[in-house]
Amino acid sequence: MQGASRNSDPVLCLLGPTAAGKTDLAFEIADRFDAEIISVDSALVYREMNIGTAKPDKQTLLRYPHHLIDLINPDQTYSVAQFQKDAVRCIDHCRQRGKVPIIVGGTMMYIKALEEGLSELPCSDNAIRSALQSELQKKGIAGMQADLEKIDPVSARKISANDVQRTLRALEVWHMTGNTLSHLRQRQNTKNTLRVRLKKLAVHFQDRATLHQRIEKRFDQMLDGGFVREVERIRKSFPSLTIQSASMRCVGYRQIWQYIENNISFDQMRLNGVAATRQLAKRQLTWMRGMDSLQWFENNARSRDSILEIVSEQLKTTGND
RNA sequence: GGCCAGGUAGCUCAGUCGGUAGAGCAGAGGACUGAAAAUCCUCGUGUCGGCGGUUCGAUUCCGUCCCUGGCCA
Repeated sequence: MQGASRNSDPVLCLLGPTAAGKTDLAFEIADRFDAEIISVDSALVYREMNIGTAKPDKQTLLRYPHHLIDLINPDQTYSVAQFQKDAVRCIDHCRQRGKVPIIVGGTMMYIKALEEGLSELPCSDNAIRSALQSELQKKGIAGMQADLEKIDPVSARKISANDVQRTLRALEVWHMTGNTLSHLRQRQNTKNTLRVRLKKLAVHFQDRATLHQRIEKRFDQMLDGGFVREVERIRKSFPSLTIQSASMRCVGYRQIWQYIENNISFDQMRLNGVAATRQLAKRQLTWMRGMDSLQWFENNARSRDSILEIVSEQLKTTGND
């Protein structure tokens, strides 16, 4: 189970903002080497969410085996911790079968967890979460922050006064363990051993306008390809979904949900969807700039060659066991 | 052609009883430990349509011209 953490060979890892061309590059690598793709993407884990997540089609998936996609239904939830376990298991499994694992994706917090490990914290609990939600309705965020201030002043100070998600999470941890979030995180040696060394390569476009154009074009292609129908189908198949569900908060899905409910026009939905995708790309780039030893490549033919060369070198020296 | 309503930030608009202006969205930068495609923080000088007039001072009042929308011919 912990093979990947014991194994010191770094795992190839291809990062980039959405629409930067990670997937195509991964296929080129997979063509040249006996590689399998491990997806690092919090949206690709959902079944039925294909068009809006730019999931490769069935034929492509047959040709290039992908891991960690289509894991759960849209009315279920995934998590960093689950990803971390799944990814480590996948890497080991690939190597055992003599395949080269390539980690490809854009969910940067998952990458961070994979490299640095996670503190030992409880996973979320639906009952506690909904109890906190109804408390929030009564007290407001200020009231919840005040509660947290009494329980865990360190976390309360760190978490912004308007950050409902983090405030409730800190309270949830306390309710579940009797320990504060800040204490559990500070404790020495509490980070789990599931750590993986990564050889991180990044694809991007220097010129933000180019990325923006690609994002807009791709969103239109998704709409032409039946994105709205996909969301309608999902709403029918999973009646318990709301716009608050984790899956329906994904870029594009949320905007189409609003459009279907007649809250916004088609044009407004399109504009909002494109903007949400741009904002996602921006946040991804912020993560990437802060990463250690990340090698950046402009997405063009020449750097594709250098990436293939780097991959080749990497596999030679590590022996790919 | 006449009448009316408008022309203020990239967009939608607020406002200034005359002292050169501010929200939302967009955009940029940042944070990030079990929802992360989430959640949150910071960032606003723009000939206030053009030209004149009144005034110490006009984006604001007046005149005129241009543009947009509506109604009437």
